[in-house]
Amino acid sequence: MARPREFDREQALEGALELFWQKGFNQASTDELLDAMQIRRQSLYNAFGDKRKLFLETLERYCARSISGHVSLLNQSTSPLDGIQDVMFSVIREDNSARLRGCMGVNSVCEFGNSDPEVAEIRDRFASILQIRLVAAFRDGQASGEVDLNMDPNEAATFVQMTLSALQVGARVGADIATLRAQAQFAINRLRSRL
Amino acid sequence: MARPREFDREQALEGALELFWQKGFNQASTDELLDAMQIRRQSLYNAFGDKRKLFLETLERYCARSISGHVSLLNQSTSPLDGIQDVMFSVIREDNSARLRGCMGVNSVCEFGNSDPEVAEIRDRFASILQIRLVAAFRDGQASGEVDLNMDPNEAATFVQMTLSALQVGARVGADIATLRAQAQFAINRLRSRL
DNA sequence: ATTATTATTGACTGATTAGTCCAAAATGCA
DNA sequence: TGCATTTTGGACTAATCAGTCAATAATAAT
Repeated sequence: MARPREFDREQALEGALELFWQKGFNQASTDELLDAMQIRRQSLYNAFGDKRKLFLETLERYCARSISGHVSLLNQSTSPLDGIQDVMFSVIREDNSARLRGCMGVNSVCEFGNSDPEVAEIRDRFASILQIRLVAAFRDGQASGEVDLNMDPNEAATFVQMTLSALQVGARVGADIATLRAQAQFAINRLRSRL
Repeated sequence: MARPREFDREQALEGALELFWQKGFNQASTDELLDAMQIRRQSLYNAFGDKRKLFLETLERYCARSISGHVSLLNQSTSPLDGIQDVMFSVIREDNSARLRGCMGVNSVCEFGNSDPEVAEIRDRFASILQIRLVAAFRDGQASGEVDLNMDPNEAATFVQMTLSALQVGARVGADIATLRAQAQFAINRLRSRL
């Protein structure tokens, strides 16, 4: 009954995600967004509301994809610590420009701090999901003897999340793959039982 | 021979530093800077060149102060690992709003990525100074038996720097003091020799 | 006191910003 | 074939941005 949309909403969203990831919210202008999304101005406002809503939608998308990737690596792994290592290695992207984008979540946190409640809500929600899965991994690791029994699974899980964010900051700074992998390995070795 | 400046340059710089720290470079407008610095527009351009030069000067100031604080804590400490723990605890500020600012260096890295060579230069320069001092601390720790001999001092030093940046990201996200301290303690315990 | 030099002040500028308006185009249903 | 409805495209707007200008004020050396 009405004219159909000419562009692919998902595809346009991907373009916006990439730009926001590279440049952050404020530094990505609507003109640049239109170019990255390959649509015209009014289409953006029709389909996504405004710049802020578009950003929140891309951030949600980024976090969902990222966390589900981590969870499935943990699920596929042969052992809990191997799974955590797989996750750490997975955020160290081979492609230079991809690696230099860092993590959209960490970048957003640094840009907005705690001041934006909706950004904070998205971040917290996905961090919780990963936390729960990591705690389970450490319990499994303790059951199999891979992890010391006196290590608190919750603290260890938080440690992994902090290591991940640190790796992403390092990547954004321009640290090379070898250095980042060595760091990930070092962190994993700190978690391994030394019986 | 000429009219003397009415404002205190250092004091104005401190005002700018605080604003840039809270809001980042792009999100801090010149109007807000003038307000934070308690000077008028032309005085800013006379005394500091332009917004970018002002930012670089505040970043340099921030890094210098931060790193020299860390180094002096390491120098004062009773043992290397205690010194590193002091440094970690020192970045977990008691004051809520101070803690939520995170680290100006980490925030800048996330805002600019690796794209700005001058920002990158400042960051790298101060990171190197801290790295050297941390490597020395780990060698001392190995000499005294506090740290395992099979731990690479350079990797361990990088691990400490990554932990520091992760703590600052956590602080900016809004993590409470207790959680951050527990994380710092957890990281320190991973470094402690278990003979 | 005169003069050279710098600081201060507030108005100004051109560029860029996010977001709006409206006419034209494209569709499915009647 | 119209008609109702939505998308599209491009021009437009009001606000904000960093930075400049020019007139005035304040100082130290002469």
